[in-house]
Amino acid sequence: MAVKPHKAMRKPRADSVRNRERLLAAAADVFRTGGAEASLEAVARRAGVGIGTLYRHFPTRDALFEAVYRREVEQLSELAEALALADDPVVALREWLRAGIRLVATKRGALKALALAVDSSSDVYAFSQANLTRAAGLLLQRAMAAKRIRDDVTADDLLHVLIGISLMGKETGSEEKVSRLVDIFVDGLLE
Amino acid sequence: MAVKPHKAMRKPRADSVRNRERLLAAAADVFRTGGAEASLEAVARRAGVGIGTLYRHFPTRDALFEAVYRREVEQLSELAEALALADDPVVALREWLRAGIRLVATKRGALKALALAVDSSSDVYAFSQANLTRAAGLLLQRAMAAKRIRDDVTADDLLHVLIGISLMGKETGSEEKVSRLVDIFVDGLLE
Amino acid sequence: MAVKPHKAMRKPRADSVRNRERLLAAAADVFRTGGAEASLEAVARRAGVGIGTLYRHFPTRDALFEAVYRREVEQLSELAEALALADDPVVALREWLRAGIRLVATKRGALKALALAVDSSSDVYAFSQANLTRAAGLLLQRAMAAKRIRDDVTADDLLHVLIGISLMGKETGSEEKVSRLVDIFVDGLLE
Amino acid sequence: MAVKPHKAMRKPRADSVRNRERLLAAAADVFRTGGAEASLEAVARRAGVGIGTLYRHFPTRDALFEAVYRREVEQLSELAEALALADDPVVALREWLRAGIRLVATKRGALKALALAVDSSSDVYAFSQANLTRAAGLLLQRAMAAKRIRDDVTADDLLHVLIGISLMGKETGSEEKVSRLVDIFVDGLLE
DNA sequence: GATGAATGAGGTTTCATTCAT
DNA sequence: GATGAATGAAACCTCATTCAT
Repeated sequence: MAVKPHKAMRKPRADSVRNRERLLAAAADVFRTGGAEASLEAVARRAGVGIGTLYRHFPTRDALFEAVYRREVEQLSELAEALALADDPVVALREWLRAGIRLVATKRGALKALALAVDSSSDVYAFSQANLTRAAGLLLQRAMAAKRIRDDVTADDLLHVLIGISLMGKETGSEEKVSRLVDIFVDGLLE
Repeated sequence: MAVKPHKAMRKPRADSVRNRERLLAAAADVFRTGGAEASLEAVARRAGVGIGTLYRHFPTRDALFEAVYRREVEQLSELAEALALADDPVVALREWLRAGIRLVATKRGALKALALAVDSSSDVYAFSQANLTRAAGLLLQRAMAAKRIRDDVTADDLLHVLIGISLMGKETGSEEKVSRLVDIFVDGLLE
Repeated sequence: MAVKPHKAMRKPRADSVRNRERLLAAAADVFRTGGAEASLEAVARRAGVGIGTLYRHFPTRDALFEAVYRREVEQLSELAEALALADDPVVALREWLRAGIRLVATKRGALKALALAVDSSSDVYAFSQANLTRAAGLLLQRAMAAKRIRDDVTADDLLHVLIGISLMGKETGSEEKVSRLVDIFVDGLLE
Repeated sequence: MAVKPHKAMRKPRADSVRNRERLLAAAADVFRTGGAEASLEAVARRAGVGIGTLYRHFPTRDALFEAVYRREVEQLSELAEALALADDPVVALREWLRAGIRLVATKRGALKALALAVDSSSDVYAFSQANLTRAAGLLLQRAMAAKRIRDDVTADDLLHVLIGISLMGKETGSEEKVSRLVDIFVDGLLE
C-alpha cells in the first residue's frame, strides 16, 4: 500500500480537469492563429473560462506554453524511438528531420517553444530539452555506430537544424525546398 | 546641366541628419537586444531623441525596420561581390555564409527583416529580396560553373540556409557550433 | 415562473457597482467643467479608479457619454410628467424650460449629448430622442388643447429652444438673462 | 507729416502679406470642414506654408481664430447698419437675425468664435464683442424708440439668441424650423 | 521672414497580473 | 476552484509649441 503523504493529493475536481484540457486546446489554437504573443485573455476566452482560471492552472505564460508544447515534444521523441528500429540509420535520420519539420509546420506556436527549449536556460523547458536531446541522440548514435556519418555532430546540432529549417519553411509551397535542404544537410553529414 | 527637382531639396539640417543616424543605430541595437517587437519608445530613448522625432523620420515601424535592415542587406551583398573575386568558389561560399551569419548575429533585428525579405511579399522588401538573391546567386554560379557543387541549389535556398542557421545561432558561445553547421551544409553541397 | 436568461446573470460585484456609479458621477463632473472632449483619464482619475476600469465599464467614449446623459434625459422627462399635472399649462411650459435649462446648466456635459440626441441620427441616442420628444409633446399638447398657444410649434422646436438657450447660458450669472429669454420665447408662443 | 515712431513700421514683405492671406483662407476652410479643433498643422499645410510661418503670423490659436472670424463679424455689423435704414424696425430685426443665422450656417468655424466673443472674457475678442454689441444695439434701439418692442431686452440677449438658434440649426433641412423659431422669438419681443 | 525639425506632454488603448466575490 | 473586475504600466500616436537654419 502506498505511503500517504501528510497532505493527501486529492482527486482533482472534474471541472478542473476539463478546464485544463480546454485551456490547452484553446492555447494551441490561439498560438497557432495569432502567434506566440497572443493575449492570454484570448486564450481564456476561447477556452470559455475566466482569465483567473487560466492563471490558476498556468501561473505564467511560459508554463502554459510549455504544457502546450510538451505534446509536440512527446510526439517527436516517440517518433525517434520508432525510427530507431528502422534498417537504415541515415534514412531514419532524414525521416525524422522531415517528420519533425512537418509536425512543427502544422503547429505554429510550437516553433517558438521548440526554439526556447533548445536555446533558453529557463528550467521550465528542462523536460523538453532533455526529451528532445535524447531523441535526437538516439538517432545520431545509431548512425555513428554504423560509421555512416561524421562523428563531430551533436544532438544539439541536429535540433538546431530542425528548428532552423522549420523557421525557414514558413513560406507557401516550401515543402519541396525544405526537403532539398534536409537532403543537403544530411548529405553533409555523411562520412 | 544637372537635373533639378521641381521643388529644390534644401540642405537638410545638421541635427536632422545626426538624429536619423542615431535612430538607425539605436534601432539596430534595440531590435538586436529586444527582438523586432521592441518598443519604438525604447528606440527613441536610446537614440536620445524625442519620440516625435522618431515618428517624423520613420512614420511607421516598418519604415524604420526597412531602413535599418537595408544596411545589413547592403553589407551582405557587397561582401558577396568582394568574395566573388576569391580563388576558390567553395571557400568563398563558406566564407560568405559565415560572415553573413556573423553579421546577422551582431544585429539581431536584421534577422527578422532578412526572413521577411525572403518570405514575405511585402514590397517594402522587394529591394532587399532582389539584392540578396543577386548576391547569393553570384557565389553559387561561380561554384557551379567550376563544377564544384551540385546544381540543384538555388540562391533562394542559400538565403534560407543563412537565415536558418542564423536563427539557430542565438545562444551565447554558439560560434563554434554555427561554424560546424555551415561546414556540414557546404559539405552537403559538394558534388 | 420568472423568465431566466440562458446564462444566469450573476450578482454584480459590490465594487463594480460602486465604480460604475463613481464613473458616471465623475464623468458628469468632468464633462461639465471641461466640455465633452475632456480626457477619459481625467474622468478615471476623478472617479478614483484606474483607467482600465473605465474602459471595462464603458468601452468607448460614446458609451460613457450616453450613460451619463441618459440620466439627464430621464430627469427631464420625469419633470415633464410632473408638470403636466399643474393647473396652468403655460406656466408648466415655462417652468419646464427653466428647470430644463437649470438642469443642463449644472451638467454641462449633457448639453452636447442633448444636442446630439436631437440632431444626430446615431441610434445610441434614439432612446433619448424618443423620450424627450414625448416629454415636450406632453406639455405642448396640453397648452394647445387649452388654446393658449399657437399651434404650429412642435415638440422638436421646443427641444431646440431648450438646447439653444442652454447653449447660450454658459456664462456666469446668466441666471437672470436666461430667465428673460425663456419669457420672451414663451411670450412668442402665446396665441 | 505724421510722427515717426522710433522703430519705424516698415512696409511688410510681399510674401508675408500673401502668406497671411493664404493662412486666413486656409484656416476658414479647415475650420469649416474639420471643426474648430482642427490641427494648426493642417491649416499650415493647406495654406502651403510652414507651421513656423503660421505661428509668426498668429501666435496663438485664438489669434488666428479671431482673425478669421473678424470678417464674419464685420459682415454682420455692416448688415446691421444697412438694415437700420429700413422702414420697419421689427422687420429689420427679424431680417438681421435670419441673415446672421444664414451667415454663420455657411461658416462652421465662425460659430464657436461667435460664442466665444460673447461668452469669454478673453480680450482677443474685445473687438468682436464691441462690434457685435454695437450692431445689435443699433437695431434694438430703433425698435424700442418706435415703441414696437419691450424695453427689457439687451443687445447681449439678441446675440445670445442668434448664437443659440445657430447652434441648433446644424441639422439638415432646418431652414424652415429656424425661421419659425426666429418668428416666435421676435413675436415674444413685441410690445 | 520662412521653413520644417525637435520635443514632450498627453490622449487612447491594451493586457498581464492581482484580488474580491 | 472559478470568475471576471480592478489596476496600472506601457505602448502607440498626435499635436502645440519652440528653435536651428
